[in-house]
Amino acid sequence: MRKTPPEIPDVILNRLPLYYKHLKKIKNKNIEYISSEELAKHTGFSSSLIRKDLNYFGTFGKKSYGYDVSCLCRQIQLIMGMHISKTLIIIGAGNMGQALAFNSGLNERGYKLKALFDVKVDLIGKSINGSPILSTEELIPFIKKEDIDIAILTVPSEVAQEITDIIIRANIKGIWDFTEIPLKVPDHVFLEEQHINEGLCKLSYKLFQNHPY
Amino acid sequence: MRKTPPEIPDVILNRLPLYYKHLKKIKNKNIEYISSEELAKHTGFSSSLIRKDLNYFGTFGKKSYGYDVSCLCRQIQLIMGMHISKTLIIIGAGNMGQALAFNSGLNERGYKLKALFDVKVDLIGKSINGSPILSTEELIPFIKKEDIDIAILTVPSEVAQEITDIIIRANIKGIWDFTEIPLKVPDHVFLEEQHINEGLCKLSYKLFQNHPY
DNA sequence: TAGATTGTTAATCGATTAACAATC
DNA sequence: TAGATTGTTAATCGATTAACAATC
Repeated sequence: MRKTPPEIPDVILNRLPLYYKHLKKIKNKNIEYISSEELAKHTGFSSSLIRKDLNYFGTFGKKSYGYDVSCLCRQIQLIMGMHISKTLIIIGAGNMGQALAFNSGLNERGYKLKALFDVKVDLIGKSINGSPILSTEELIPFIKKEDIDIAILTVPSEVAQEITDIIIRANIKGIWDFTEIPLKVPDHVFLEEQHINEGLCKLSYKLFQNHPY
Repeated sequence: MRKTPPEIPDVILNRLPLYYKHLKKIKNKNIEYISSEELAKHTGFSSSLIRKDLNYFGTFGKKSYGYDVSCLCRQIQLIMGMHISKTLIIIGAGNMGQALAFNSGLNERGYKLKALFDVKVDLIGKSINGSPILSTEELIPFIKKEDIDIAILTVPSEVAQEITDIIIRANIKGIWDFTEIPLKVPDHVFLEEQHINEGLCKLSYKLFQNHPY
C-alpha cells in the first residue's frame, strides 16, 4: 500500500538515503526481512522513528516479520525518483570532476553523464569514463540541445557564480555544487550544496571537544 | 565575552560551518559589520535563530551595529578547533583521493596532509601536491610513528571495513569516510561519513517531487 | 535624542519517543 | 496459541519563532 504524501518533511527526506545505504548492505548479506529494531541498531535511529518514517509513505511492513529488505530498497528508490532517467554534465574536469565522473552512484540513481566541461585546452577533447571533455564555450548550446537536467559544479570558487549564471540562462534545472562559495540561484533552480569541508570541521571539533579555547 | 558551553547541540554545530562559509564571503567583500537580519538573508536561516545560535558561545554582537565579521569568523574557527594543528593521511590515492589532496580546505582547517596510501604499485612512490604515496602495508607503522589524527577513506567500498579495522588497530582518532558502505567503528573513534550521493538523491527527488510514483 | 539591533524570555511549533492495541 | 513486530496515538522533548526590553 502506498500513500501519496503532500510534502515530505526535510528531516525525513534526509534520513531516506541513509536507510537506503544500510538496507543495500543488509540486502547484500541476503537477509530477506529486517525489523525496525534491527535497522535501528544499524542506523543509530530509534526503531520508533524508523517505523514512523516508513509509515509516512505507506504500509510496507509485515506485522511480526518486519520489512521486506528488497521491497523497501525499491520503495525508497521510487520515492526518490532514482528510477527516472536524468541527464547530467560535470563542469570543471579537474581532479574532483574526474573523480565524480567515475562515481558509480550516478548511474545507480538514474543519472546519465553526457559530458564534462573545462577551459583548459589540454583537457578538451579527452574522454573520461566514456564521456567527452568539451570547451565551456559550448555549455549553453549543449545544455539546450541535450536537455540537461543537472550540472555538477567542480570549478574553482572564483568562477563559480559566473558559470552558474551562464547555465541558469541555458535553463539548467538543478545544480550540485562542490565549490567553497555560497551560490545565488533563482528559486526555480534546485541547488544542492555539497559542503565538502563540513565533515572536516566537525571532526576537528570532536577531536578537541573540551579543549580550553 | 566567551562562554564555555557544556555541549553544543548537533543542530547548532551543523550550522556553524555554514555561517562560516557565508561570513568568509562577506569578509572578502570588505564588509566590516553584519546584522543578524542581513546574515539571515544570506544563509536562509531566521535572524532570531542566528542570534540565538551565536549567543550560545558568548556575546559577540554590538547592539545597533551587528556583528564584527572578522571577529565572528575567528570565533567560529576557535570553536571548531580550526586553529589547532592536526595530522592527516588519505587512504586510496585514486581520483577522489588525489582530488582531496589538492583541497585547500585541509590547510585552512588546520590539517597537515602527511601521506597518501594505495595498493597500486604504479602509484606508490609518486608525490601528490607535495605528499608521497606510500604502500598500504606501511599504514600501521606510519600512523603510530607520525601520530596521525585523521584518515580520509577513499578506497573501494569492498575493502573499506578491512582497512578501517587496520587503522583502528593503529589507534587512528577519527575517520572521514567517502565510501558507499556504512562502517563499523568503536565508540572512541570519531566517524564522519560523507554521504556523497545524498545530494544526488535529493536533487532527483526535488526534480520529480510531484511525479506519480 | 531617535533609530537600530542585540540578547533573552515566553510562546509556538514540530519532531521524537513511549506505549500499546492490532494482527500476522 | 504464544510471541513478535507493526502501525498509530498520546506524551514528551527540543528547537524555532515572536516579541521586546536593554543599550549602543
